[in-house]
Amino acid sequence: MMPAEAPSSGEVAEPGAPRERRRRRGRARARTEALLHTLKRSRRVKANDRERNRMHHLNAALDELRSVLPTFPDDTKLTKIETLRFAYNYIWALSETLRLAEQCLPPPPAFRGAAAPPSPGSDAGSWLSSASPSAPSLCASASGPSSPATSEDCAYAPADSLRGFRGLPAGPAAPLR
DNA sequence: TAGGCCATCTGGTCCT
DNA sequence: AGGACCAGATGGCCTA
Repeated sequence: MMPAEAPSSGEVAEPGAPRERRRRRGRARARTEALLHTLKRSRRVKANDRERNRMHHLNAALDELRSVLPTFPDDTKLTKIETLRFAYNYIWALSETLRLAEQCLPPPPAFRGAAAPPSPGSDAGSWLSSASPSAPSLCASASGPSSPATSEDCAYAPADSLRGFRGLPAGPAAPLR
């Protein structure tokens, strides 16, 4: 390897100015490249910083999600993928619970076409509390004659479905360490 | 020691 | 142009 600026023996002796110009051009290019390199480098470092931050936020959100998921024992730390799958199943189980509850409990008076409007001050949305003592019969009819559901059955059904959701294939069947 | 999980870096792509 | 998002690569830590 020959140094780029080494005078070759065959080179005709040029006047000093062009050679000096070339040398200066080379140095300028090197400076530009170095500048570009540091610029790129600083951009990369900034991008890395942002990326790290982004992942930290993502992990924080994942931690929040973990904190609302029931695990046993309580201090069980789910992995990321487990957390997502568990959350999916948990939501599914809760939806199922709601569905069962709606089947068992009477619809709110407004939906039954009841003449009496919600009394002033009462929460129109809290139709659960407005269930009359006759609710069990409605509940039974909702479940069909073959399954004589009682109000007690209704109360247990959601819990059962919640109990079962952990066993779903995608969910963590057992707490992992 | 192999395998799983994780954090970080990196370059590419898309969006504002 | 710069930031957000994404996926692949890499190396460290932990556990069976």
